[in-house]
Amino acid sequence: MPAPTTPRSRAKADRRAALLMAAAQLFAERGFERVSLEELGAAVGVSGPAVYRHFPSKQAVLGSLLTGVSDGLLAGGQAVLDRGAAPTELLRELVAFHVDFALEQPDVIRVQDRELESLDETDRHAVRALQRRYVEIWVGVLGQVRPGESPADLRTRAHATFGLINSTPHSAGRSRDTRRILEAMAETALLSG
Amino acid sequence: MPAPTTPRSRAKADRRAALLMAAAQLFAERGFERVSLEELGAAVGVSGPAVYRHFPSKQAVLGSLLTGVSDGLLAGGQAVLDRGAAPTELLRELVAFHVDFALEQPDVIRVQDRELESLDETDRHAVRALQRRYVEIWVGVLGQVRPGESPADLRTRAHATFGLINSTPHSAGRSRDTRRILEAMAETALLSG
DNA sequence: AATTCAGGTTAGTCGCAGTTAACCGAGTCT
DNA sequence: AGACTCGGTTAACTGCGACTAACCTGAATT
Repeated sequence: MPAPTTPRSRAKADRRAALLMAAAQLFAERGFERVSLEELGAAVGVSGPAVYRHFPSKQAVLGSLLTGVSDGLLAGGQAVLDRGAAPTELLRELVAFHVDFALEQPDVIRVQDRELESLDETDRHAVRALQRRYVEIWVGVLGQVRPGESPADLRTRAHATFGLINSTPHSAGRSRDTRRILEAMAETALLSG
Repeated sequence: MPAPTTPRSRAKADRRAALLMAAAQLFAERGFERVSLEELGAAVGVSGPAVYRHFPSKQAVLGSLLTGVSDGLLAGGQAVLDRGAAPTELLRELVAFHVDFALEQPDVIRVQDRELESLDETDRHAVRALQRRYVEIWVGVLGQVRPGESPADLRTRAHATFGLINSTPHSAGRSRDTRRILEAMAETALLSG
């Protein structure tokens, strides 16, 4: 049965989701290594080794969290592409999407570019592959807007823009027009020079 | 005697410096928690608890490293200010300085914005204070260039620019004109909107 | 109604890494 | 020359935290 939706499995899915959310917050606040499974369990009202009923290891929690994020980013980027606007407009939409993502899930973003090497080999490769594809979406669109520039330079530009937008966890959204400011900065930076 | 410079103390200073350099690299590569004192010692040809002859604890190594960085940034920013150019030119110089710093010491930069919460309370406050003063230098100059904008927005702008420039550890300097690109992006982003 | 199963619990186990102890040999100082 | 200091070594000690074992209970299934 593909979707039994028995109350039991529903409860399980909920708990798993709750664990992932709690993990995102805890890992963002204190870092992967400084969060014990006991704490993670406690954060969802369950204590200690119960986490093993949902994940095979502590690293697997992080792995699931990060592949989820990278997947979400890639899917969002692809969705923007699929709307098929003109290059300059596409770029604007990519920026808007990424800014939304960063503002709505700052802790997840923070964990993503901080704990990549806490993953085991397999998960790290998976996440890197997803990230690479996401970057390539940006590079593709950027390349149409800046035809002369080398792929390496375009990639540098994309990464720099991610750094710019992902700075929100650091500044912690003190100003309410953060969205507008980041979008404006990102767009002009991408078109500069 | 303020500067004995006996061969003994010279050797000690050298070793300490070597430890800090090794720590920067190791912590950047694998994160503070995943580096053992044994490894840190081994990296400078000394093994294990010898580190305690130079630092009172593992955290103290990180503390010394990060206060050093923050200090260096602040000093550099202040030096730029002291040259007393016009606001727009000052901003350009701040950007150039920060880009230089990030390109020359990418691992140190990486450790700085990743391991802040691995510090003990005291060091964390010290580093935060230094960082705040550095940000305020930027905000001051930015405020002259963008007179209408609120301090909170200016701060957001400064942090976003740091994120942009500090992205170099991520993209790992693949393209040779990284410096030029980052400077152009940072300058236009700061002036956008 | 009886049986199974799955998610939880609590009580170990185990290894690791930070820190301490005890000792040593070579520069340093008087 | 002789005492002292200091940076280093190796051998414990220790606590913590990931994981495992054994058991319990109540929903799902037949």
